[in-house]
Amino acid sequence: MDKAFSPADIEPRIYRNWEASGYFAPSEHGPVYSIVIPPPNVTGTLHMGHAFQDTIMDALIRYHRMRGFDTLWQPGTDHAGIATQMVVERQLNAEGKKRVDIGRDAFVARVWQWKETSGGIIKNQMRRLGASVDWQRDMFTMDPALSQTVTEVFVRLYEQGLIYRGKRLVNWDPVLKTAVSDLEVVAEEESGSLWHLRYPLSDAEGFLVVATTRPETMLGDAAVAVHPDDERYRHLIGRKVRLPLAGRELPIIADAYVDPTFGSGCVKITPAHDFNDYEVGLRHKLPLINIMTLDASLNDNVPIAYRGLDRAAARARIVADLDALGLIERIEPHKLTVPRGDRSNAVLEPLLTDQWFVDIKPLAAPAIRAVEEGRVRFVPDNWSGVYFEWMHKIKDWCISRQLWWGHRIPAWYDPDGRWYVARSEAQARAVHGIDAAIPLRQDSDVLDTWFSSALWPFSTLGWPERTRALQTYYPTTVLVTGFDIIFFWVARMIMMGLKFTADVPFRAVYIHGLIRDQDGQKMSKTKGNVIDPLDIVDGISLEALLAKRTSGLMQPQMRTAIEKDTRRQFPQGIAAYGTDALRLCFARLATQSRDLRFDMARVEEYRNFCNKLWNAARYVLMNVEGQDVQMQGAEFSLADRWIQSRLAAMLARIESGFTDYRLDNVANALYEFTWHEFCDWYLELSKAVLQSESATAAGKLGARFTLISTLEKLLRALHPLAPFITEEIWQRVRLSAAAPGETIMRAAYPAAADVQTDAQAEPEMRWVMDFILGVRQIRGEMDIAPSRRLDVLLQNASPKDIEYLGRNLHYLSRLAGIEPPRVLAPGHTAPISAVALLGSLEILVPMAGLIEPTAELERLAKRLRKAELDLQKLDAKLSNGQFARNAPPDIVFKDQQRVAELRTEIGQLSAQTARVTKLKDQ
RNA sequence: GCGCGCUUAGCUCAGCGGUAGAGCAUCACCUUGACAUGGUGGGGGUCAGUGGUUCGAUCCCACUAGCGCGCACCA
Repeated sequence: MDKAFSPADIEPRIYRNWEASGYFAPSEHGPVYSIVIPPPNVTGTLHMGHAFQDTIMDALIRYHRMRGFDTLWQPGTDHAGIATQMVVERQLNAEGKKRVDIGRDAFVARVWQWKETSGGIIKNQMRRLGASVDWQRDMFTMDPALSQTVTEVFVRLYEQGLIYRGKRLVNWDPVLKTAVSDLEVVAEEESGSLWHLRYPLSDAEGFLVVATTRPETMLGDAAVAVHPDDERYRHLIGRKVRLPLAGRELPIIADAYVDPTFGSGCVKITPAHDFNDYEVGLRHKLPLINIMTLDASLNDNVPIAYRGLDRAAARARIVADLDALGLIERIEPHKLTVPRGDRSNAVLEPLLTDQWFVDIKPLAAPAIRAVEEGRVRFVPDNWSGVYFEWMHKIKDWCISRQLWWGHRIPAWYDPDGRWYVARSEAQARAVHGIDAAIPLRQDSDVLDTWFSSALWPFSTLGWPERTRALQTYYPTTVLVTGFDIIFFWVARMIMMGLKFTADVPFRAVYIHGLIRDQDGQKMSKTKGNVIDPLDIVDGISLEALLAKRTSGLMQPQMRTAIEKDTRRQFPQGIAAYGTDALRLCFARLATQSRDLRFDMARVEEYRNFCNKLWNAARYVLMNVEGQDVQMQGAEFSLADRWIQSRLAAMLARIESGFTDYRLDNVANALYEFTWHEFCDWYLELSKAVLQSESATAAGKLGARFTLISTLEKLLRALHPLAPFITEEIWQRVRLSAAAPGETIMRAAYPAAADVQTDAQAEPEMRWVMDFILGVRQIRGEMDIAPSRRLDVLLQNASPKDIEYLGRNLHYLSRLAGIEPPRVLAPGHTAPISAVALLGSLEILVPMAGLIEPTAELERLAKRLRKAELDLQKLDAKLSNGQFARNAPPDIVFKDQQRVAELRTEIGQLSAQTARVTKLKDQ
């Protein structure tokens, strides 16, 4: 084995072998454990969030696979309607072409082509990350089978009256020229103005003042509303005002929606361009006057002077004209929330259009119940609150999009505009008896991408067919996703799953946090702070990283800042850390926090960890290779029994970590055991046996057996988080360890219950360790060279101390660097020494020629201060009668014991201080 | 406005009724035969603030402050 671990040489080779060997496929026996992947955008690339999420899922899958579950990790990609269409459209624009120029069919063909060329990128990234998905079952949301499922669901919902079509006010994106759902609207506070306009009364002198943030919509006004109880205006209700510029008459109506304390207490009502006004309009049967075109210019429903102006120009013109007529009372600065499209960032326009909707309430009710009854469990649980809040006030879902890329809506129109929803044109004709001579035209809209996503857990498993996969792996065990798509995706999957399979789509939803950069910023292309996970795996130079981050910027002015930041954060670029280090780092990051700060120092920490493991394996192999290592005839030492016991403790921690979806705890348990127990202690202790002339062959065999078997179990325990290095080492140790099987992937996960905990070894080992630590502390603080062997005296030794000492001299000698200690008889005066306390035992290191009395006095004073402080606190506690009366007896007992210990310690330290002081004064 | 988080060592974060933890950073020593991507030892915290519950609060409750997020918004 090389002296240092180098991941680049082994990872791709190992993955190819796994995949070729078919290890990722479900075993088809044992209890079921299944996960469907949240499908990434087929034409996208994996970002840190994906890599994080994939690590979690892969760890869960590998763990359960090793524990004998029939595991399916269902992979796939999403067609991502708007996002993908925008990408291809931009490509076209770069060639000087436009979507409309080449036409729908050519455009869609082009998107498919782009999907073919770029679709492989993400899958290769997943392979590099070690994702053990069942590639044989790879799916795409627009595969023929899945598209058919989408149609089937649409038709069934329509037939049951749960999908309807109608002219409604929707959020319209005038740049993308499509409707979007409420969820795709981001509301941001911006500075604007509040215009106070004068609307003259029709039948009298004077006017009403209305305030508006959008004066251009006045041409679509249908009324002016006041509060029914507003004394100022009560007499005007039912009368009329004349709409300036247009000249129409508007009724003055009363509606409780109006807040009499805001502005003048009069509101212009524009039902076709405002959601609240739309509701008011419905209540008062007001006309819907649509004044805008699909690109948000004024249409022919406005006076000729304003036609064709876009909304900004129209606003300027209307304000100027009103001003000229003296109809502007005042303009004041005003903060308002502006709705923008989450993709285009364009200001959205509430616009009356024909759209398809899902009547969502009937679907929401059972979905709410499923979570209430615990059939779907959110982890952490507080996210169920977020879910309920949204579900209880859910509004109908606008599912039609005026795009070209996506699932076409299965509705056909006859020349009279009647529509027929069916699985195909032929079925539409057959069912509705439409003659072949009558032309039918399919609806040109496509469905919201999230419509097909909502079906993902069952569409990928073959629904509506009752396939074996569907019957076996549905409901899936757990959904792993981020909180940002609870509404978009999680809720809708629950609704659709319950509707079409009569069961929940998953039993648990594990909601993880969002990966942010080291400054806590959300990672985005615009900010130029994204990191490609593979650049951490393979490394990247500063130049290449800069080029990546600054190419194709939407906002070129950001370039300088991005460059500066990148140079600051990664002055040397990024080193190649390997997949395992990255994955371990992700696991450790997976706390329940909602914001997870990614820090390269953490990856480095785990790169070092991998190297540590690698070298531990080298040491183990060095000692077992060429040896006949078996349990028979072996004699197990204290250290051997102790490390087994610690292994059992670690495995128990891991088991609860997986049960609780706390991979951070899993990672920590593995790290602490591997580094601080196996390497720091056990390997060193084993040297005391293996490198000793006097150790017995049986003892050496025990150490060798323990080394190899512990390492082998540790590798299996680590495998779900660090698949590559564990496989690589495992292949090298499996023969010596007599491990069955040909891959660690399919080896059994070590169970805590199968490893011996040892109630005797633990305290004795604790004594050995504390002894060693005591001597080392004196060494460290007194600057005694490690090479200098020490003579040590023991005072006040109990029979137990003597017993332990007798059994463990070899450990003490090796790890503390001492000669066999001399046990002083009671009352025997010791030479002046530095002291370490182990319970009541005093470990004495004679100072002569080694230790400065002043230094030792400082050391003693420090210990004494600490002990006295602790004692003081405990004394106060124990002398409080309430404590003794109310606290549980075991706590009181523990504290009393501690007090006794502290008293002894203080006595010893004081006596020692006196002795050293005396020496110093001589 | 309603709701939800967060505030613990210089940094990033665990912990959560009974003596404050990790990694990194820092200081000192160490080219020891697995590993300098290392070893050994040390220093470093009134657990945001105030009040309450309790024998006991970093942990539970209330309020306050700061930061962040979600939802809904008065034209």
